[in-house]
Amino acid sequence: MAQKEISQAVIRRMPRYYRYLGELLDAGVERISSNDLSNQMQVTASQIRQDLNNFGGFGQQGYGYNVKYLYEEIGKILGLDQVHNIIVIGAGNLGQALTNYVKFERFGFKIIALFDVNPALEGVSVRGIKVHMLDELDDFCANNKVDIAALTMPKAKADITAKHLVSIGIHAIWNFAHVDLDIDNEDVVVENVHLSDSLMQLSYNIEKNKK
Amino acid sequence: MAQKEISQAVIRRMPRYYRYLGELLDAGVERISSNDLSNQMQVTASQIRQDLNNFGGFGQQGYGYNVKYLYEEIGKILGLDQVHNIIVIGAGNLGQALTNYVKFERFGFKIIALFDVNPALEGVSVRGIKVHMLDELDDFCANNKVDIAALTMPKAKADITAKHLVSIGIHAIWNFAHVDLDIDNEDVVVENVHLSDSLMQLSYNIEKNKK
DNA sequence: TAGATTGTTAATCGATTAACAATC
DNA sequence: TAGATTGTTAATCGATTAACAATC
Repeated sequence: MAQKEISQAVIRRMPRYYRYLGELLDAGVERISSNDLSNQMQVTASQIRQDLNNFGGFGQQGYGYNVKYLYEEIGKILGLDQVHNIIVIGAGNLGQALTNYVKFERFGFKIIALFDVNPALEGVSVRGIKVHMLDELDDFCANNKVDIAALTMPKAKADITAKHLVSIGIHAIWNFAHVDLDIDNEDVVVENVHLSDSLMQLSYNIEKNKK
Repeated sequence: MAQKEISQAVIRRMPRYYRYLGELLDAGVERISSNDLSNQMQVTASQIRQDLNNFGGFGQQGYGYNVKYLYEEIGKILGLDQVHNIIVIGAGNLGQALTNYVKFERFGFKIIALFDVNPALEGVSVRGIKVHMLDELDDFCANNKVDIAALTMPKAKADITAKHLVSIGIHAIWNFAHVDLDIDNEDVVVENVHLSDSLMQLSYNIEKNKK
C-alpha cells in the first residue's frame, strides 16, 4: 500500500516526461527548466513542477532540473530499474507482435513465454521465446518469476483466465481483451488497452470535425 | 467544428457504455435504469445521466432507457453508423495484427490496404488485404476514400510520414509509434496508443502495491 | 549579490456527485 | 393516481493554473 495516494492523472503523465527527458538526454542536453520543458511538451510549467513534487524535489532553484538525474529518478518511480518478467497468454497476431517488440526490454520488461490452446503453435518460437500449451501454465508460473501476464486472447476466455492467473499468484495483468476484468482483489493491478475504444474515440472526433 | 464542446473525459466513457449496452442487448434485456447500469459498470448513476444528456435525452422518466435505442444512438454518436476505411502504414507484426482483428469491421472500420518499405513484403496479402510499397501511397489515397491512417511503423519515420499523410488529405491518424506527432492542424485528429506508456503505468502500480 | 527558477500555497477551473422537481 | 426514474440544477470535490516567497 502506498503512503500518500498519487492520482492516476499524474501517473499517466510520467511516462511522457520520461520520454521527453530521454530525448533530451540523447541530444546531450544537461539541464532544463520547467519552463523550457513546458514549451516542448505543451503543458504548463506549473503542472510539471506540481507533478514532480509529488515524488520529491528533483530540481534546484535558479538552475532547473538536471536531465540525466531526473530521467533516472522518473525511471525509478515507474519501476523501470526493476526487471519485470512477462508471459503472454494468447500467441495469436497481437501476442506475437508484442513479443517482437524488443523495445520493451530497454525498460526492463522481458517476455519470457507465450501460451496458447492451439496445438498448431506447439513448439513454435517467437524471437526465440517458446509458445507453451496452456495446460503448462501453472507449472511454468510455479517455477518462474512472473510479474505480468498480458492477455491477448479472445474476450470470451479472458475473464476466467484472469481469475485463474490471480489464483496462482499473478498480481499484474495487462489486458488487451475487450472486456472489463472482474477482479476484486486490491493486490492485483490491471491495465487495460482497449483498441476498439481507442478507435471509437478517434471516430467520434472525426465525425465531430466534419460538422 | 462542434457547436458545444463535449469534454474528452465524457467521450472516453462512451465506448464503454456502448459495450455494456451491446452485452445487455445480446442478453435480451429490453430496458435499464441508470441505477441498474451504474451497479454493473461501477460508475455513479449520476454520471451516466450527465454523460448521456450531453447528447440528448435518451431516456424516459419512470421507465429508464430502452437498451436497443440507446445502443444505436451511442453508435451514431461515435460514428459507428459510418464506414471508416483504414490504411495501415507499417506491415510488421503490429500492422498485421490489427489487420487480422476482424472485430473492428463490426463497428464499421475496414482496413483496405497496408503499406511498407520492405520489398520482401511486396505482393504479400494479410487476410486478403494487399501490402503495397510505400511509394504507391499517394496514388492509392488519390483513388480511394481513406478515412484513417494507422501508423504502426518505427518512431523514427512516424512524424515525417504523418506530415506527409496530412499533406495528401488524410484527416485522422491512429498513432502507435512512440512519439507525439507534431501536427498543428485543427482539422486533423490524432489518437495515440502508446503501449510503452501503458506498460509503465502498470509497472508503477505494481511497485506501489509492493510497498 | 542579483537573477533565475524551484517548491509550495492559494485561486481558479472543470468534472463528478448529490438532490430534487418534472414527468412518464 | 402512485411509483419510478429521468433531466437538470446546485453542491462538492479534485485537478490545474497562477502567484510568490524561498533559495540556489
